[in-house]
Amino acid sequence: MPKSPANTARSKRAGSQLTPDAIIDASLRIAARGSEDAFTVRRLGEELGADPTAIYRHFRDKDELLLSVADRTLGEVLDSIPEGLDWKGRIRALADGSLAVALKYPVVGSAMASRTTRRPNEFRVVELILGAVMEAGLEGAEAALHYRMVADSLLAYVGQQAAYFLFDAEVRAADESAWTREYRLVDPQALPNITRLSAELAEVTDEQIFEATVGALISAIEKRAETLRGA
Amino acid sequence: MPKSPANTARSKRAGSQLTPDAIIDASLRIAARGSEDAFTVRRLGEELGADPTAIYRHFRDKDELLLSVADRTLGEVLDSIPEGLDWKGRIRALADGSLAVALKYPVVGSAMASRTTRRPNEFRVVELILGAVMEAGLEGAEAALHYRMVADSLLAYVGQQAAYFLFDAEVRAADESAWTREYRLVDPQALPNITRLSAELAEVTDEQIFEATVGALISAIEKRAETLRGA
DNA sequence: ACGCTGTTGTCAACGGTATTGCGCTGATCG
DNA sequence: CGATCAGCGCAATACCGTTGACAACAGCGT
Repeated sequence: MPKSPANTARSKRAGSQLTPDAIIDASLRIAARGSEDAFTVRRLGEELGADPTAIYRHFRDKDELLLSVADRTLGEVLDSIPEGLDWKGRIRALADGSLAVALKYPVVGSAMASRTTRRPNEFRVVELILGAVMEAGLEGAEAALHYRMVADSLLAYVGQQAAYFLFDAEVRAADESAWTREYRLVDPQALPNITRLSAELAEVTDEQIFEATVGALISAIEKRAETLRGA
Repeated sequence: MPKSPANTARSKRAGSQLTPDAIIDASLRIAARGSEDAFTVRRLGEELGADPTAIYRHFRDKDELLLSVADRTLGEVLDSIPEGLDWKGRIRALADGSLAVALKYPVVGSAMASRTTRRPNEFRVVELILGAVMEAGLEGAEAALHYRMVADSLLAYVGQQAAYFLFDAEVRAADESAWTREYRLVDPQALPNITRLSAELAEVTDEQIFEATVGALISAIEKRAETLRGA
């Protein structure tokens, strides 16, 4: 029993050892390891070299920690957007940055896809998108609606991609081989379109899909602005 | 081991038998109760009047059960789509039906948003969307790409909505009041667009957003088909 | 320099989750 | 009629997030 509790733990006790920022940093290190290392409270304690439950001195629960981590990553995305872009460029930059950071920290991206952090950087994102749709020519309720369309669609798509990356490689491989194997072996009578396009279906890349999706959102804003301007 | 007679289909077990279908039914009953009743193995056993672990005699694990449940609900959506609709109508019907069923069984909708079931009804959905985009005028790789755009975007959006419905009412109320309260109290200097549109932001409805999103996807297909036809 | 007080880390424990191994039972079949 | 064996219950396992009691320290007023 190495239990002399009085003097063992005194080695490191210089002020506040564990700060919220240090905990967020450690969380991001674990999150960056993706599916190879589960993001658990116990694992986080290990990463910090501290007792797992120590984090509860700085965050009410794991959810609040996750919201803070998400806000940090959102800030990274926002800071990576260059100045001087037009509205389409800003939306594209936000989309690309969000996807990149969600794939870098999949557990964060997937957990936050249906949440509202109500933290500073989230407001900056709202402001950015609203500014873009207004620059495109929308106002009032139309601007609000199209902001929500962009924000919700983007968040959902990016979160889904992150969740997919969170599966271990084994499961992902099974999913992807489905396109190249099972879709070729389908009943040609009942499913003629799949049969005809099985080769093309296997060759579509995630980048193409994302580009098409973002493009669809931008076109919708543009088209709506034109319609309103004409009327 | 030799699974001998195929003909004795009727006489499996007479008494309180647990069949895969009965388990799926019970799962849907629990899932329909949304956030008021967690979808756990123990709760499922209770619903079935059986030991919780009995489920593992019919499904390898909870994930496989969930995939089967999801396929069942997908079938319901597909069967609800009327015949004789044009391609836009079919996509809209699929979108509306998917959202409805995902909100009816939120735990299923949210868990399956980033999965591929590779079960019969999923193939039917693929066939349906592919048929729609081809009727719109797309072919080959373009049809495949736009199928993926519609499928992925729809699945992600619907899954996100389902996950949001899965929070208990308390958390949801806090999220919604953020739009009407916190967004009004924001710094007008740093966030002028939010300040100006806070009232309109609070009034956007989920139905409007979904309609706008689906409309954007349909327009993108239409526009692409026009461009290719012109060229 | 003292003791009080509040903060922060440690430890053990609790209730929750999915899942597995073992043993019984009873319907079915040779 | 007796043997077989799938289906089910039970107990146990390995995690998970979280809490409460306690110990050690920092900073404070006196």
